[in-house]
Amino acid sequence: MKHTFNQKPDYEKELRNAGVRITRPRRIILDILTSTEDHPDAMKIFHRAIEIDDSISLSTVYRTMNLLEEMGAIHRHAFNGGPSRFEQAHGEHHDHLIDVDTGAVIEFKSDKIEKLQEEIAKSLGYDIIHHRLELYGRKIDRSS
Amino acid sequence: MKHTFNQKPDYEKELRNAGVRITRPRRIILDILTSTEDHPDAMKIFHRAIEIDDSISLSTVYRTMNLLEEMGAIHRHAFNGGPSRFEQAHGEHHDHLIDVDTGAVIEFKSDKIEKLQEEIAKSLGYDIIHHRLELYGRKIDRSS
DNA sequence: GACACAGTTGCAAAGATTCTCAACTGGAAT
DNA sequence: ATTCCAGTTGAGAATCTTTGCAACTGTGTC
Repeated sequence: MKHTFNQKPDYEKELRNAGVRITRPRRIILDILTSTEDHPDAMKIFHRAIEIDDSISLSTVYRTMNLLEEMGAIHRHAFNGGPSRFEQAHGEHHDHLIDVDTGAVIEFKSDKIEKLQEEIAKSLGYDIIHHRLELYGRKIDRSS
Repeated sequence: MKHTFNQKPDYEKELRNAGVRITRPRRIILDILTSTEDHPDAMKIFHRAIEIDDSISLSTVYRTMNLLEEMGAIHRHAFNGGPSRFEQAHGEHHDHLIDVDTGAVIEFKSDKIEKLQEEIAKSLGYDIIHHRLELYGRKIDRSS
């Protein structure tokens, strides 16, 4: 169970396969997510969305983010109490190393860890649906 | 891999060492956390707290939970949009396997994974301060 | 294309969490 | 024990997120 390419994913297809309707608001929100480089929060996404269709509601933004998160299509980050910020999950699954000083997010992936996780889950009698691994670290400073 | 066991940690000592004041509200909240078996949310903790001292405010509960979480003394779980629920981290660090159907939380620990994480962080130029590993799984059903 | 129905939406209201700030307090220094 | 001050608190406002519900709309079926 792993995806191995790093192209712009076809979210609409994924959504259909998951038995989820492709609605106008969802299409717009997906466009915003796939065409942005930053990590916007719900309000930011909402503002960008109403420029395209001003009938979209903030609730729908939140609902869509939850939906996409459950599907594994996006990741949610919550820094020091602020609102959640989102980023699209690239085709490939990856974990995160968060710089505790700057909030910077570094993505990484380890097949070894993935494999270990599955072994552990199995030994506890479970199949893994998805997982979240976040390392919080501080840059090694060799100068001081 | 091994399971952790319960042991009542000396939180006050840990707090002092971290340069944090031991206040009356904090002592009460810590008592509640160390003497409970369930995973209460902030409101539940608040209600238990005001039975002991009705001047404690909900803000303080939230602030204390954030403080303890940063210190690694408790863990926060957020199930399907509901309020965050907390549990004390036992003396030993452990990770979590969450049953997506029941919300049950199973604790486990793997030295192998811990070690791998450190290697990865180091190779990215970071020291790990703490981390969070959550597996979301479904019970393997052998009857069907 | 029209129909039906379950999934989805927008809105408003409720719920959860953080923030602001003046008042208060733990604990270090005296 | 008293003083002092940065850290902490309570109260309520502000912010963020979810929810209930009636209206609306994709999508499968004819």
